[in-house]
Amino acid sequence: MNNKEKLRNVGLRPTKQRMIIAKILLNGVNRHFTAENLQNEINSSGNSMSIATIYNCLKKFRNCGLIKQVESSKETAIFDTNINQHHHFLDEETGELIDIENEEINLFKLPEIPKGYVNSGVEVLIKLRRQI
Amino acid sequence: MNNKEKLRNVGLRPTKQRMIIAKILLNGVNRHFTAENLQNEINSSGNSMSIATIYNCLKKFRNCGLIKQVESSKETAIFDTNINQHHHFLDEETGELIDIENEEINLFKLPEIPKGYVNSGVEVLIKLRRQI
DNA sequence: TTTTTACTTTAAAATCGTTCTAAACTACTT
DNA sequence: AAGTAGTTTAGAACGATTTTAAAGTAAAAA
Repeated sequence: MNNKEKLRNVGLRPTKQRMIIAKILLNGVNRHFTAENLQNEINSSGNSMSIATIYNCLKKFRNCGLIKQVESSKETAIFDTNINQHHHFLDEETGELIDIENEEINLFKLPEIPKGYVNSGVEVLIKLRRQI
Repeated sequence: MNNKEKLRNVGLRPTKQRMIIAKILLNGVNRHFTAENLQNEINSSGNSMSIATIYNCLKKFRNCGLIKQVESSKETAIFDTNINQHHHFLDEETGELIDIENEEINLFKLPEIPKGYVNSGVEVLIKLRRQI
């Protein structure tokens, strides 16, 4: 499926700007990035785009499930092209994230989900400190 | 141990402002809060404090291990008085966090820690959606 | 096609949470 | 009591993100 179809499938108009971003993000390679990272890549691909458009687009992509936003207490929002359930190592010093595939963690026992709610995803974060 | 001793124990001077905040936070009751939440409580306790002092104090308290900061992609930093390893439910709609005690989750299998690092804490986040 | 409509992009301003600055203050040491 | 090192403060500054409102564009209707 090409990017135009991917966008149409989730109900987004394939505008010029969204296609440029889709080309960068939806190529099957998993990665973490910020809005600023993405703008730099757009620029170095010979294109340019308002930062407002980049934020609009990332929010739409996220809400449509094309990308994920990582739970992180960094000041800048971090996005992830890996939309499957998976987990992360976090280098507490640098903020760097490393993917952990879902199968590498086995959650043997889970607590009861509060009444009226359903589980919509489990994320495990393993924080790391450099060994001394 | 009283609050003055708690502060001294971690190498912090027990100033008037830190004692006010310690009285609110270090009373054994576990809770989540933001800097703004805390300022409101300080105000309604009849005291007042510069927002800069509140941020300074929260950062010091966190760095000294008196409180924790929650990994969350909310725009505002969320702190937690529960400093034991534990986990959270997250209501994705409202952002509300509910504690999950450490014993309620059993991580049966963990991935190998990357070379040169040590595990400095595991946080599990169970995201919740309201049942329809 | 052409026209219409709804959605999208944009630069610039605004907002929000947080940090910085530098002067006044205070806890602790001498 | 005096010195000094750490702390508090208001207000300015900052950085990430959102809003604004006007211009542009994709899709639908005619």
